[in-house]
Amino acid sequence: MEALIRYLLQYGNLNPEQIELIQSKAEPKTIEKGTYFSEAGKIAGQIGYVTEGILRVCYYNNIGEGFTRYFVYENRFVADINSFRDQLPSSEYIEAITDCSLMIFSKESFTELSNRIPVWNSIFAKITSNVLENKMKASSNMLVQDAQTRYIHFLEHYPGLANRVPLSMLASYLGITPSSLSRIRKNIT
Amino acid sequence: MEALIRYLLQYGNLNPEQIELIQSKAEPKTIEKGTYFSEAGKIAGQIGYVTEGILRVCYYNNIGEGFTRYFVYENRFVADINSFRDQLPSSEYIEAITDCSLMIFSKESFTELSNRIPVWNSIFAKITSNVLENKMKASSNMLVQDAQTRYIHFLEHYPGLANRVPLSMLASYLGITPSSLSRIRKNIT
DNA sequence: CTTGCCATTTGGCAATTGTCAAACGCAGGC
DNA sequence: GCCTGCGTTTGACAATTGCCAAATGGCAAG
Repeated sequence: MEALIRYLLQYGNLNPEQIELIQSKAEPKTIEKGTYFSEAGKIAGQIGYVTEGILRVCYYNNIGEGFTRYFVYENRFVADINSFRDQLPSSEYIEAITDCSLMIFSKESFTELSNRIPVWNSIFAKITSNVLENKMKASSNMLVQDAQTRYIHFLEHYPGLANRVPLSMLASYLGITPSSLSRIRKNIT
Repeated sequence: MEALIRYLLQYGNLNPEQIELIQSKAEPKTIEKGTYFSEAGKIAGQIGYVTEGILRVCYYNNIGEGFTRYFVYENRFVADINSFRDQLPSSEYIEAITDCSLMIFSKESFTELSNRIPVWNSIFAKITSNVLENKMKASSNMLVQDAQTRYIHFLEHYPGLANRVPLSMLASYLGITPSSLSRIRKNIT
């Protein structure tokens, strides 16, 4: 909970009453490995702050193959933000890769916080654009690098994460096949 | 100018006085082919709405090669949004690929509109997250497609644009070399 | 018209990555 | 302990893409 508040304070100032209000609206939630926090076609009713575990934002093609857009892990927010904000159907899935513990804000709580805390929307606007821009740059950078460079960069940028996610999901994040990832890993060690 | 207002109205309601206020703050600006709308390291002082022409958001590696993250063309906003919002140094360049005509809002005008139009920030928060999410998905999708598929998708998704930008810049957007793009083009026709 | 420059195309070859099938290895259920 | 299933690794081969150098083509300046 302290981590959540510290995260928010990076993006705007909050006084003690506001912090208390936020804490009163945050609800703990756990989700099991393999289940979805949010599903394509459904309306996102909550936004989560990950306190333990890893999720992935992903989609499936017409023959059921899953592709990982990115991973979300401890001390980050996770949500289909456009679905949550405008209550439109989600475009993708958010899947728990491990058992996860979250602090969530329901849409109603979030709206109340918007109304009662002037900087609330500004904080989330900043978080949203920062995160999305970083994800966009990450994908865009990978596009012009070879697979081994992408993997090494992942290891350096997300220390330890490669050991916590299935390699098949990491491969689809990197845009390569599991076979290629396996060969690259052998090559490096 | 009507196009700019129509674009904004997609993201929130504005009454006639608000529309007039917005119009009074929008300034026309032209920039020449080859010059920068915004430069890495400098603070973005304006956000632009493109009425004519094409720009690219790009960066340069340590040996001076330029890479295109994405193109911005008519009836879209262009800015280094994190730099503009928080007045921090820009991370990348925004370069005019053709002579361009824009309607711009200075930081001061934008702030005044924020203060006088309640939905202004909400409109731009939606635009920002929609655009960034789409760009992120586009890069992420390309990562798992072969080069020819990426090129064909570009042709279909941005009709006519391939004929208006240098092929070398399109190649770097697609994450391939100009030679490869040339071969793919020959292959298709 | 000629020249020179720069973007694009082309060719040959090398490196990377994909595809497919088989083998391997580990964890959970019986 | 043994089976079974799934994720990962490995091998052989094919396809894609990169790299480098040369040729081509268009455009602008002289």
